[in-house]
Amino acid sequence: MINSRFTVAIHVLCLLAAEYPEPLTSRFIAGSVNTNPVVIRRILAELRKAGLVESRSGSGGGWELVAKPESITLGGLFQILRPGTVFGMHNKQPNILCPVGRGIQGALRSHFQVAQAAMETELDRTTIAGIVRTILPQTQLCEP
Amino acid sequence: MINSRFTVAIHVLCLLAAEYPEPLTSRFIAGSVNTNPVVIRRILAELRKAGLVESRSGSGGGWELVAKPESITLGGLFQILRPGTVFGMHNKQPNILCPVGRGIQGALRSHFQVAQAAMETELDRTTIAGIVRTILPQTQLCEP
DNA sequence: AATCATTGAAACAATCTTGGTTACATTCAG
DNA sequence: CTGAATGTAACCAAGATTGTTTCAATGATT
Repeated sequence: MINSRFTVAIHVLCLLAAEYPEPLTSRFIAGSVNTNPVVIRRILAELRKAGLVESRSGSGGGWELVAKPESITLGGLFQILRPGTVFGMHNKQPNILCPVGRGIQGALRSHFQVAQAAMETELDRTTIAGIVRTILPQTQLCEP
Repeated sequence: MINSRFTVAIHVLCLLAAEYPEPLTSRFIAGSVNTNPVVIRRILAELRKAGLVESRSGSGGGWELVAKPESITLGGLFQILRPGTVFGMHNKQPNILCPVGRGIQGALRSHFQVAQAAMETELDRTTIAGIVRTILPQTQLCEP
């Protein structure tokens, strides 16, 4: 099972989108996610590096959406949080004296890449805005 | 990163397909994969449960392919080794007093399922026989 | 200026998964 | 009977992930 950071990141962005332009504190967000504020800040720091959110320190500070919810796709989010490949190769290099051991990784690499790309393309069909509309159908979203 | 068992299982099945109808020992296979024989037996036990291979105890024993290499797809293999979903939900249930916390998991579940299905469909386009042909182009495969 | 709420960041602990190893009973061919 | 193999359980090691604590820095408010 892939870690929960992807799901938590979607949750956080939905909150920020729903409350926009109100900045939210990591403490408030952690209350909705039901975890520790530091866990939220760690994930939000990655999203800030990717240009999706901004933060303000000090009293009255918090986190605010910068990207449009319509433009944030689950596929893009997945790539931000989980760079590299989803499939793991051998832990130790296979035996190169065996023809199969020698060729297996090269043979698999492209198949794995294509499969992961198919998953990400499918994820790209969903946006944060779409999820918020599903969860809060009556809400009128304000956008950055 | 997903664990390496998927890659190792493909490796093992390619060996069994390439050497068919010769039974291979877990010790021999472990030598090609470069790991411990018990690790190989653990994976092969799952594949046996799924009806892909059979084992014989005792001297001269080993593992033999039962399914046709053409019929074993990477997608099917993936499902055998990794039942359930690839995406992890929250570790602790989100706060149901929050509208987003209440609806997020239900909103995500179907998107996650569709994305995983897209990946498995893409993996289904590749078979063990195809990989063996890539690695050992000159080999004439015998089939169960 | 003082206070208080917040982020930023490091350090550490707890838990889980995975992979590797050992050990030993069981099976079976020769 | 012997030796080589599987079957299985138990355990350890390493790594990843998550949660927690702590404290410095920031900045709004009074």
